[in-house]
Amino acid sequence: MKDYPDKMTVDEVRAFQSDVLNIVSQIPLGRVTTYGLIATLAGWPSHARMVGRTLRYSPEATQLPCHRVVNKEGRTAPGWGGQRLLLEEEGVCFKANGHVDMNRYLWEPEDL
DNA sequence: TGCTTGACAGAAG
DNA sequence: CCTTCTGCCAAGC
Repeated sequence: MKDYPDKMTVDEVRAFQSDVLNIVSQIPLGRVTTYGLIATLAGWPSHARMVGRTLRYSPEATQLPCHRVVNKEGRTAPGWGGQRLLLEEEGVCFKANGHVDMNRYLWEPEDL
């Protein structure tokens, strides 16, 4: 007995991506959230990678503050120079190890 | 139909 | 800061 469905239907994928975009659009300036957290809120805890794919390939994400989405350790997206600079401009400080200080800036989305 | 790719998570070196 | 490994799972080829 699985704790969660093993495969997404087309409709579920659509709903998931819709939730992802909706959540990202609500991230306050100067705060960050994580891929895994968004996936969990959308109802698919193990689909953190799909959150990243959605933000990368969905045209809608272009106008969203997707730079405020980092991974759980506070690392910025690989291959995306500029994300760190954008966050620093909003007042987000980075720790010596190059990670965002999640302890201070993590924003937890409100339930829908 | 099967193998490879990742804007992930987390641990390790 | 970097690289590499396992587990995860939709998307691409």
